[in-house]
Amino acid sequence: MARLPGVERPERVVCHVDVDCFYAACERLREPELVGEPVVVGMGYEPGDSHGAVATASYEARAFGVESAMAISEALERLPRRADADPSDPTAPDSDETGYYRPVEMEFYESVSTEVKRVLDEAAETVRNVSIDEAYLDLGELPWSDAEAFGRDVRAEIAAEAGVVASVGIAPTMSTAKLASDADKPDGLVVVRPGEVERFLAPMDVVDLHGVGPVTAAELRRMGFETAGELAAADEPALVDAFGERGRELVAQARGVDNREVEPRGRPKSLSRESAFVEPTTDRGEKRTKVRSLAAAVTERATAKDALYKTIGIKVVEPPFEVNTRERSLSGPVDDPDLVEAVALELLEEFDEVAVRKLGVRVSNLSFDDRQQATIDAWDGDDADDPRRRHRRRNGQADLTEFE
DNA sequence: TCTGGGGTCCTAGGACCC
DNA sequence: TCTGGGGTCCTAGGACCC
Repeated sequence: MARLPGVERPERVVCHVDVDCFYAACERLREPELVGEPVVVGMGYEPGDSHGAVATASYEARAFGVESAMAISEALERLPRRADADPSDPTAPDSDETGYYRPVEMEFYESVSTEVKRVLDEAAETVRNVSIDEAYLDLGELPWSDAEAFGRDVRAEIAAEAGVVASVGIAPTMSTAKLASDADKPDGLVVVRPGEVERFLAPMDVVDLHGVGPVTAAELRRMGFETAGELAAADEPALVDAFGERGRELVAQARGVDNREVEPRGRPKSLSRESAFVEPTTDRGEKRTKVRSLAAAVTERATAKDALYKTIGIKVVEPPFEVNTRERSLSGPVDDPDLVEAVALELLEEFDEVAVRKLGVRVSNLSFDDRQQATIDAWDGDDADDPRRRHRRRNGQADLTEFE
């Protein structure tokens, strides 16, 4: 990413840290009785009900066929709720074949994540947080002979400070480090030294590569690629032909080539909120009520983050799972909750007649009006005095007339 | 009885500008 | 008058990730 063309990147050591079954691990912190038991954490799930989807399943639950993203209703078929195991009822499931279901409690998980991130910030100068339970560390030019000890230490620190178990991968690049942390989950530590990258990657299934989902995997197999080794030996133009720029990245990943530097995450590019109806609805009032509350939630977050947005959009999911998006851009960035609501409702009108499973509201084209950004803008580029740029800057405050 | 909610990046066509 | 090329922005959709 941020890298000067033609400048060779010095040999680096990159570490990827990934907490195992993070949400389930957090639930076990609060409820130690859950240790060793099948645990399923559900999003959009309320205790006792059966809608929502699996956010995280512990390995014990996975043994029953429960998978991430699966409907809770289906998970319950494979792994009944422990509460439903009644020894006096002969038709009830055997308690050995039941598990614990818990709703997502994001605030608690955030607090655990903060402890993990504190350890990582101590361990390395540069940390890129990817998600609540995952990060890359730049270990600079740490000697490879020290890599394993580093991994052991960071895992021990995370366990001691946050009470959760993490898998760690250490390799010369971000993409290989990520695959290394995946390679021996859970509770894994895998170090891939520069000379071992090819041998490490070659036998991997293409579906295990980062960025390969079901669609891409099927297409790769159709083209005759089953392993990363085969992909590494592939003719790059053929893959670019089939997958565009992603094809190029896939071949690079399979070859262990990745010039990205570990950099802290920048500002978000969009903010959104979405919510599903318990039952798909055609009711116009119900839809509008939900859009209003989603719009309010989104703008509240935008304001909290000092974000201005130039584009306002909605997402409308029709059964069974057809996703529609509509968006409208303003003439300049604003922070205007009423406008978000008005635009979102107007975009929704197109879907007044249809059944809707889920609705979302999104703001994007974000800018951040902190002092730093203002300073950068003022000195940005050699054409700062170009009249067109001045014009755009003057009109930075959006022209709202068309909505009034 | 089919599935949360939060994101990122890419593609492709059209409008518009120089 | 149809003759090119380059660039940006907007919009919608799709794949993928956690």
